[in-house]
Amino acid sequence: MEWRELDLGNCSVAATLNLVGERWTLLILREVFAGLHRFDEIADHLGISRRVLSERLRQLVEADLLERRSYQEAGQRSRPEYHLTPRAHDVQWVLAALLQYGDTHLGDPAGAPVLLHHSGCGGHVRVELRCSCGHEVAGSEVKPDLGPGAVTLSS
Amino acid sequence: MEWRELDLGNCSVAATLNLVGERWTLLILREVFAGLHRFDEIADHLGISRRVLSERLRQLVEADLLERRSYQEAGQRSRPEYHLTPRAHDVQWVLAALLQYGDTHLGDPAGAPVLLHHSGCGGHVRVELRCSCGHEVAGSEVKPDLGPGAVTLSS
DNA sequence: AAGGCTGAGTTCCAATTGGCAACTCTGGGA
DNA sequence: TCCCAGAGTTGCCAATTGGAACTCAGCCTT
Repeated sequence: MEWRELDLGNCSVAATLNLVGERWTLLILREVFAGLHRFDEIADHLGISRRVLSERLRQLVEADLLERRSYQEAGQRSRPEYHLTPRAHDVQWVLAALLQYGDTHLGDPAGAPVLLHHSGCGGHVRVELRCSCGHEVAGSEVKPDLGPGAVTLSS
Repeated sequence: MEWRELDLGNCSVAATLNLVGERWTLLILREVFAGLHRFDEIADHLGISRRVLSERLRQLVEADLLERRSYQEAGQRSRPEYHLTPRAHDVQWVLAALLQYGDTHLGDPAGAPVLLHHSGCGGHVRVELRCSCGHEVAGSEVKPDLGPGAVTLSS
């Protein structure tokens, strides 16, 4: 079977983009990763329209990437707050890849504005492509290929 | 300085998303990675509107992620074809992360529809987060932090 | 020389989506 | 009872998208 016959309806990249590929979604998740959990905090920091933020949060909760919890500040009524679900943690790979690409190719000469640290040892975290042969590989050495779950267009 | 004071105007994630964050851009790049190079091929396989494909290709060429080359089929006039530039190869990390997320969390029980192979040895390629301490780390063990290039909102 | 064919875009219209700012809604405090 | 703050919602208008039809250029046939 050839690539052009692959039915993209069951492609994992497309499926993931379906989840997090909307214009602001990944940036919202990154704000939550970084420790912002409240509507106004995120809206103000990101400069996103409240309408869109509201809709994206709803989608993310529905997709089970964020969950709503209640918090209550002294002398205030309880309000909702957004936290990552276990499923959301693996989106870190995508964010880290985007971060690393930007640092490498669009980099501010002043150095990286954001770093990723390992909460265990405090070290610096990088994304790597690693082959089952044990070597790290470059992007240009990787070729996509059809796997066992591939479905053709005609079937 | 706190995260909420970070000026996102110089954030690498946002910068990268500016380049490849539009609705179809990453899928187009993946088609080119997989070996489709021509307008109609990509349009047909992706099911994208020709208007949008035309605009995205123009943006990608302008961003120096794709380059136009000419090809000439026997008995036809020469036409343009799109190829990855060196800068584009590192987008593979992002695509691989999206692929791996989809396979892990949204997976078809029939198995992965697409696999990444190392063109050197034919092995299977995965994305990893690796700490400078040498260990592989999970997404939940990573914390974003301000780096040397961080710029505050007020400055 | 005239007409056909093919791949690569453009163009037009209707339907969505996005930004901005103002408005609402809720419950605790004064 | 009135005020306040945070979390959305709504109205209006501009920009973007999808779909299908249309244009354009050059090679080949007749």
